[in-house]
Amino acid sequence: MNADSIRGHLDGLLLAVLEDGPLHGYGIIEALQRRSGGALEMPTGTVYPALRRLERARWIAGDWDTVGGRRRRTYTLTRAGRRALEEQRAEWIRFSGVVGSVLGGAP
Amino acid sequence: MNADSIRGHLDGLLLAVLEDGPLHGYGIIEALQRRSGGALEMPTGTVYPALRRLERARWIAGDWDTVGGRRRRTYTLTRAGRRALEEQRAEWIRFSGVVGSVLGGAP
DNA sequence: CTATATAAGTAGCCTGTCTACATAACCAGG
DNA sequence: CCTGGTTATGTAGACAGGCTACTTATATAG
Repeated sequence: MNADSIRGHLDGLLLAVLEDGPLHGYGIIEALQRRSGGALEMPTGTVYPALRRLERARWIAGDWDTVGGRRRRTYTLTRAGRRALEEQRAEWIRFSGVVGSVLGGAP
Repeated sequence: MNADSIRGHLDGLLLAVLEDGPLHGYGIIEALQRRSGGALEMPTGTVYPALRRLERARWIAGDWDTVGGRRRRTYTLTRAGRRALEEQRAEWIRFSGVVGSVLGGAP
């Protein structure tokens, strides 16, 4: 999975894993990996800045808590984030339809 | 169609329209628009540099000719380009499968 | 002659992703 | 005890591709 291909689609993926319930950054990375069957191994340098971006956009809300002596920032999907996720899904349907049809191969 | 979403997928689209036969830049832009039902309106500042990139990669070969007094650079898919296109198609299948499954919404 | 269509191109910006690193606490094995 | 692995968060800087906004040129329609 090359780096550029994910570009512009990461936000939707992050929102999607948070739909199942609040999760912290590290957990999100693991969830992405699990849900993609190992295909998605997002580096922390990609995910953490992206989460802050989503937080700034008010699509997710972050809270610090401590579990077993370790600090975690747990993110929760906001109402706006839920709406954004739906929009991302719709956008993905459009996008994949267009690319799929132009790329063709299978008619 | 946002700007980033296309990123990393443009090469495949360009190669795909050239699969039907040689075409020049302007014609490629029109073909993309036609084949996407109007969804893809690629600016020249995106397409022309991309074509030169593909040419440098030897995936397409460009030739100047003149039609009706206007100079055109007509691009033809090379053998390597054909292989690259197949790879792009396979990559797209993988990528869209992963994103689709993680993004979910529809199980 | 003016506007539109055809045709190709460039300079410079923007921004999201990656690499590589730093930090820190916990735990298991030797 | 201390080494290495896991959990956990983060940053700085590089990179690259697509975009905006332009330029140039010819043909054709009005």
